[in-house]
Amino acid sequence: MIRLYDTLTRTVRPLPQREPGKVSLYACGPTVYDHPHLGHARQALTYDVLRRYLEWRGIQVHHVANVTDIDDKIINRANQEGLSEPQVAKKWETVYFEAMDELNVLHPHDRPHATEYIHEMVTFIETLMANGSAYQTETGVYLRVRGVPGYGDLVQRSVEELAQGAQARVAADEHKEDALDFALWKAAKPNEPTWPSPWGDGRPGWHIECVTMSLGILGDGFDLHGGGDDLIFPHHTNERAEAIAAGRPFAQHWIHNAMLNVGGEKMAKSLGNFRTVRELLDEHPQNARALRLLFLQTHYRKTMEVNAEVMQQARAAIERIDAMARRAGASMPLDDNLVDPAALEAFGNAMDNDLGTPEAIGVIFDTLRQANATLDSYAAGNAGLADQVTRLVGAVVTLTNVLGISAAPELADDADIEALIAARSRARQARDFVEADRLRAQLAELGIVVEDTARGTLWHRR
RNA sequence: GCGUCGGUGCCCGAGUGGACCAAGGGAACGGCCUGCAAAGCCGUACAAUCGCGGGUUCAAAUCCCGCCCGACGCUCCA
Repeated sequence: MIRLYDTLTRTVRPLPQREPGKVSLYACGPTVYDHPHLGHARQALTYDVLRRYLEWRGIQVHHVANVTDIDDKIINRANQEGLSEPQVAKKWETVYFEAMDELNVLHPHDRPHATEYIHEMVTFIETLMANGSAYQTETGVYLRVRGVPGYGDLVQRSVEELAQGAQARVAADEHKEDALDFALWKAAKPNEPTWPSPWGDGRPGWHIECVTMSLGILGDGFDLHGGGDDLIFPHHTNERAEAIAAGRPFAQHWIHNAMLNVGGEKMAKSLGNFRTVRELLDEHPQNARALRLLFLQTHYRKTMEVNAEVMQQARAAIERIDAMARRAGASMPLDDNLVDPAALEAFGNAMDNDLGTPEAIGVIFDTLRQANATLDSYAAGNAGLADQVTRLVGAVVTLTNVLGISAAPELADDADIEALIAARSRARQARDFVEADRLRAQLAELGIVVEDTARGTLWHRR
């Protein structure tokens, strides 16, 4: 049985399934106004792995990830760059998805944009106004937080505790009935994009978009709602409040991934200490897979660091997967139907337990070592091991596939390199090792590593 | 201040009451293999102990209490 930690109840619970065999997942996506940083990557990768695993288990996943394409950040950016808000949003959305593609993140089934749902948001707010949950002031429409039962449950705070925080921190808005109340609709300000509404021109508040879109696409009582744990309050708390106030059954289960730290501090736009996905990707061709592996080696609910050293370590581990694939590919036909069952079972048990990817990675590398050992023995002439090799290699291939870190296909053959390899092989045949070593050094300068195996010489890029 | 979560080997990082497993990855050292390498395999030291101090228990890294340190949240933030 698949179990996941639920933020609301603070317990590991069985995966909710409104409909057996299906899971609806809404993961809060990015506000598009700048390069995505590594924190966004961790968020996207967390839900990508969850989805891949569920699908591998035969569960049909409906994955929705929104794009916030209108908010203060976007407006500021547009003003800075002399562009329109839609231009800014479009530009950075493209950058975001290009980066996610390179990280091998599967596309969500739906990718709704806030500005496409204005009408639905207005309707939602009308419901809240009609049942007395919301009120209008000069500055907008607000939700009466104190009228929402269990408002602070997601953050484990009482309304009174939250009120103290709000009093101390939030600039007083004398128009609001209560400092805790938050905007559903923001009245138009000069030089801002606006939409018409029964309460005058304006634009939606942040939280209303996710409630409207998640309920609109996935329907009442959908299964999973996720995002970074910094969204627990206020974003998810307020989304939940809106749904409760509207009398709509909301997410059955809340899942949150932990933050990334830099030098012991949270990586954040506001702290300016972030690294962009782009920078990391450009640094090394294997970084996309290495980053994914690095994230998988740490549990998704644990804060972690990303730095050059651990990236290097992850690349070395990725290289082991590729090395095995090269070796196996050179000597073994693979058969999808022959996969070591013990490895699959151990992997499944690890993943079922709140997405235990660190343990699952352990299973993969254990299997990898067995595969290599068996491969050695097979190459030494023990032909009876053929099936066992196939099973073990097959398990590694299958499982790395599930997690999105499978061995990269070899790059197209390069004639020049092949010629050097061939020349070196001739030199070795002639036992001219000085020449052979000279050619190997030459290849090394081109970033090529050669490996002499029982089945001939293999090479790959460093 | 309040809330939440953490502090495990040289580094990263699992484990969260019990069987010689403190997993797995990286780095190191030795051996086998190799013309030499690379890759791989085998082995070794690495945490005789899991932030510190108490306690519960037949049994604790794992539970309880206190303390120290850190991260995150307390309305921009994945």
